[in-house]
This record gives sequence, structure tokens and C-alpha cells, in this order.
Amino acid sequence: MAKTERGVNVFDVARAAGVSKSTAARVLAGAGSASPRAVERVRAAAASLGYTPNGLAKAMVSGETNTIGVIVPDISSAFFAAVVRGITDVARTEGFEVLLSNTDGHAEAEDRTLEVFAQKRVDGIVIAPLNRERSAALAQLEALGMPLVLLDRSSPAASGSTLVSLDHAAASGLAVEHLVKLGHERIAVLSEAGGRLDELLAPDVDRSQLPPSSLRLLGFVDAMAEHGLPLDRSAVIAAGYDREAGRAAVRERFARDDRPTALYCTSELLSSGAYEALLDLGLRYPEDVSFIGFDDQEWCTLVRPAITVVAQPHYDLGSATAHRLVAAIRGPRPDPARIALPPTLVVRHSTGPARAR
Amino acid sequence: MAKTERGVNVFDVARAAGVSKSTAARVLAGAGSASPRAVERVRAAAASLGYTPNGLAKAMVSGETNTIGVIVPDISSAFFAAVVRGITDVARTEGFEVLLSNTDGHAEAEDRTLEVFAQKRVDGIVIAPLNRERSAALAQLEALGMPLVLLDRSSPAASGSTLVSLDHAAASGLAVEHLVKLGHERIAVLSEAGGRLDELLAPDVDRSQLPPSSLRLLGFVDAMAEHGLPLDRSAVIAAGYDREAGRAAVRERFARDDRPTALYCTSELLSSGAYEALLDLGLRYPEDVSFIGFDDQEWCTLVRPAITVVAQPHYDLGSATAHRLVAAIRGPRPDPARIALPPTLVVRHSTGPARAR
DNA sequence: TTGAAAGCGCTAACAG
DNA sequence: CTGTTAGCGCTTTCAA
Repeated sequence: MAKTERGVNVFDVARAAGVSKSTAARVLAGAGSASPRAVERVRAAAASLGYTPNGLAKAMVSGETNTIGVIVPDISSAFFAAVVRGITDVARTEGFEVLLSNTDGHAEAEDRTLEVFAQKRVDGIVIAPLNRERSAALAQLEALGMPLVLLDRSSPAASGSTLVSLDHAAASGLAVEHLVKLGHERIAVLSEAGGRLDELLAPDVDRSQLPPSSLRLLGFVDAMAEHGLPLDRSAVIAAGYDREAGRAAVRERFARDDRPTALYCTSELLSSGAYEALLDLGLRYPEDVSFIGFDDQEWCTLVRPAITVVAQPHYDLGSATAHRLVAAIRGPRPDPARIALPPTLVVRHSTGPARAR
Repeated sequence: MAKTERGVNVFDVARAAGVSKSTAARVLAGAGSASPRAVERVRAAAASLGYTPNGLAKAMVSGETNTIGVIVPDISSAFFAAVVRGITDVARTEGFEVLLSNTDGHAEAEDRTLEVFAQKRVDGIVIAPLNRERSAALAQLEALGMPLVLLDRSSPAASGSTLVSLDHAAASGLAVEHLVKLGHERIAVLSEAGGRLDELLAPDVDRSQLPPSSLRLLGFVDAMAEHGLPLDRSAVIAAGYDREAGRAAVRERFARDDRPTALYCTSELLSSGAYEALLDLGLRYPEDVSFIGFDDQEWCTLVRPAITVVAQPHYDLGSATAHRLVAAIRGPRPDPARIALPPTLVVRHSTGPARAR
């Protein structure tokens, strides 16, 4: 409220009702006992005075703000917008409000937000953390006992907290399986992590600390192996993290003569870029190339033929995250867990049988 | 913070630094004077103890929470996701955090949120209000002096607050002008308000209280008149508020023989539905019908031919709203204003010259 | 420059 | 059942 007016408080209500402050407080809080008459008078006084309890004062004594903080890279991305919706919905039914913050991938913004949330005494935090080695702010918060749930990606700084994410590897498994069943053997992957394939394949990598893009790529590699298919390095296409980069990379690769018969894209942005490349090249799908996009975006249902995609359970990701956080806030500190939600394959018309070239 | 640990407070810091509570408070707040030596000791103590100021206590005495509340129908819609991004960005640079809430069109949820935000003592509220006659909660908040800014649509309950919205009428003007220049005369509109055209055309309607859908439709009607074109009632297509409704309505209308040569859609959802209808009907665009979508969505750039659209300045809508709110919070109560941001016409390839039939 | 003390609005004992 | 009394952690006079 603006600091203009003083606002009416319990004492004002008590006076108007002709009872003591504590009696008024008791009926207002609905706790403790009070005579029917007192209850009625206090209620009436509160109503006529337009009393609005001061949550700050309440929070100060109870130690609970009934607020959770949510930190994402960018709420305007379709993915996070949907996930946050899931979070806010369960937060509401569980009695929490949500404080939202975007980091845009800036460590500084993430740290600052963590600090502000701590000062605001949120009851818990959901964070889609930046991918970095050290995050003192995050580690400290966890050490202090702040309930935390990691969203979509892990963080070495919060290894004691639960991670809720998509089963990234399974997503790639679904795509590969589908293509293999259609008879494809020369399958290309478009991945942001494409350029780091060798590092990722090193024997000592700890997969639990890898970002989504890497996990999806490794999932692809594993799936190919499971199906007994050779990994053609020229079929793993590396691209930066945006639509234009995906477009350029695919255009370059698919313009060559030894073009693969199928393409699987490992992220939403890369999918649309790759699709544009197909258009640029005048390649027909599924005839010339079978195409699998990542994430069921609106455009996938509007282009013709419609696009086959690996869909993520956005909303569920959010609700599972929030449920987990609420449990952590209410109960004793839970053991860290890794909850990986299953992706779904939505078969439409951009994938078809492999044909002899 | 979890109510587990007591947390260190100013007093703890003061003791560790060997000064009084008020001296410590002064240096921590950076206000008032203190000897260099005291400053140093307090700072050191705070750092080593891991002191995190309690924002609740601070807010209680200052009366400012540095938090604003944002209430939208659905954060997972591309429109609001982008607008909220704009809001959070300026909120951050101005030193505010944002509390987010979805109403899903439920009055009950809106009222409840307003109440909770008031209890949490947010400094101001941005609300995309529900379209209803009375909203006691909103009216009361405004009367109490809560800084308020209406987003995208007006509310009779908050007539004293500023409204920041798209210039809905101008959006339709842009579309009509473009089509007229291409020689179209038989232009169809797809509108959620289509069924209420007569009411809207009544002489006594107060346009300032109309929802976006109605304003866009009236903007279309006015623009047609300005260009001296007759309003063909069979060319105003009414549809419910979702993609499927738009699809069905357009399919029905464009299957008839007297089909218009152009179609202008007045909302994002209706646009994709209408587009599907064109596909269903096997109509080619722009040859068979020129098509203008509302809101520059991703699919509009991925289908071929790409879609000409009336684009809304999502982000700017958000940032303008937030700036306005911050001004209202900081300064004296500003006069209510109506800020209508201009739409833009993005010409692509779904519109072409009208041809004789 | 520094300390003591009085609240901000509410909850939670603890006596009557 | 009801009133009195302490705080929660911080800012802010007001003296010293």
C-alpha cells in the first residue's frame, strides 16, 4: 500500500469493537477462543473499517512469507512461460505467491536476485540456474537451509537440492527410435553442443552435471549405438543457440551431396531455424528428408506437412517443481533427488520411410 | 528464509563489531554518520557473519516493499509472457521485484489476488482486468490510494487509473488501409465481437469502456467507412475466443460462393484458426484470398507464403506500463491517462492485389 | 559520532 | 474467555 495513509490495524479494529487488541487479533486470525459476541463485533468492525491485515508484520513473527521465488532465464520464451504457469498454479493452491525474476543468462543478475529474494525472506526458491562452476550465492543459500529446487538444469553449487527436468536423453531416444523404425540410418542431429562432442564422449565426464543440450546430444549418440547404427561425425551439426544459427548450419550441411535422410533438432530455437533451412534449400519433407522438431510449438501444427516433434511436458515440469518445493518448505529437508519427466513423441507428417537414394 | 535458523541480525553484527545496535544499523543502511573505524568494523562483522538484512522489517518501518504486483489472465500466452518481460525489466532497473498472478478469467481469482497483494503491501499493481461491471476489490484499492495501472483493457472499477494499451482501432486501420491499397473491397473481419456488432454500433456506446476485441472491430468498421467501402454484414465473421472457433467460423464462411477477397483477423488465436481454415479449404493465398493476421507470431514467419500481420509492441507495452506505475508510486498521484501504443504493419507475402473474380 | 528508546503491526505466551 | 506484555528486526528521533 502506498505509505500515504496509515491504514487501519488490529488496534483500530479492537477499539471500534470495544475489545482488547489481543481479542481482536484472535478473532481476526481465527485462532484461539473468543465469545460469539466478541467475534461478531470484531468482524463487523473489521468490515466497516476496511481492515486489511498486514502480511509483513504477520510474516515477521511467523517467519513465513508464503512466497516463493522463481528465477528463470527468460519468461518470454514459450518454454519458461508455460513452466512458470505450472509453478504459479500449484503455488496458488498451496497458498503461496510467486516472485518472478529473469536472468537473461547473466550471472550478475542471478546473484543479485538470489540476494534480494533472501532479503525478502521467500520461503523457497525455484531456479533454472546458469551453467557455471561456482555460484557462491546459490551455495550459501543452500547451506543456510533455504528450500531450493533446480529446474531443467543442474548446478554444482546446489548439489544437495532436487532437480526436476525433462528426461533429456529419453527425448533423443524417442526421436532416434522413430526414425530407425522408418528405416533411416543416416540421421543428422542439430545440436548446440555439437562442437563439444569429443569432450562429452570422454570417459570421465559426469553426466549429472551436464546441461540439457549436452544430455540431448549424448542421448542421441547412445540411442544410435543401441540401434547398432554408426555415428557419422559429419551428421552431427553444431550450431549456436538461436534460430539463425540453426538455419545457417543446416543449410550448409544439407546443401552437400552426402545429405542424411533424416534430421533431428535438439532444441526449440534450432528447430525453427532448421525448418527454414529446409525451405531455403527447397527440400521436400518427408520425401527428401524426415524432420523431427524439439518441443511442440504452434508453428509445428500450422505448416504443411505438419511437424513430428518430441514434446516436453512444460506445465508438468512446473507443477512437479512447485510440488517438490512446497514439500521441502513444509517438511523436513528432503534428500536430494532427480526427477526426470518423460518426453512424448508426437507423430505428424514430417517423418516418413527412408527411401533408397 | 526457512524458519529453521534464527538468522543473524543487526544486533548480532553490532555485538561482533563492538558497537551499539544503532551504529551498526546506520552503517549497514549507509545512512547517518559513523566513524571510519566503526564503518570498517561493522562491515567486516556483517561479512563474516553472513548478515542478510531482513527486508520485511525494513518494509514495515519504511512502508515500502519495493515490490509490484502483476495480474494477468495467463502468463503462458505469448502476448502476456512478452509484456510481463517488459514489466520485469523496468521493474528491476527501478529497484522493484514483481509478484506474478494469473486469473484465467476468473473474477474470484482476481479478487483474491488483489486482496493478497494488498496484504503483502505491494507498492503498486499492474492489472489486465477482467471485463466486468463491478469489481469492489479493484475500486476499493484505487480509493485507498494504491498506485494502479491498467494493462491492455480498461475497467470501470478503476476509472481513475492510467490505461496503457495497444491502439486497437489503429491496428484495424492499418490492416484495412493495406488491403484497400491493394484494391480489395470485399474485406472480411474475423472477430470475437462479431456477434455484438449492432450493440457496438449503437450511438450511445462509451468506447472508452470497450474491450480490445470490440475496439478492433469498430476500428475496422470505421476504417472501411473512411475508405468509402460499404460494410457487408456477411463479411463480419463472429467466432468464440479460441483457435478452433476461428477455424470453424472461417471455414463455414469461406466455403460459400460469395467469398470475400481478403480476410483480416483481429486476434492471435483467431489468426491461427483462420489460417487452418484456409488450409482446410485448399484456398491459396494471396491468390484466392489475401490474409492478414494479428500479432506477429512465430508461425507467421515459418509458413509459406509468410503472413502479413498487424504487430503489437509487446515489450513496449510492458515497459511503458511499468514506467507509468513507478511514476505513480514515486510521485504524487498522476492524472489518469490513456496511453495507446501504435501497432505496426509487417508486410510479407500473404497479401496481394485483388483480382477480378 | 554514538547510544538509548520508541515504535511499525502482529502473534504468542501468560495471567486473570 | 479476555487483557497485558513481550518481542520479530529494523529505522529513527533525541540526547549525550
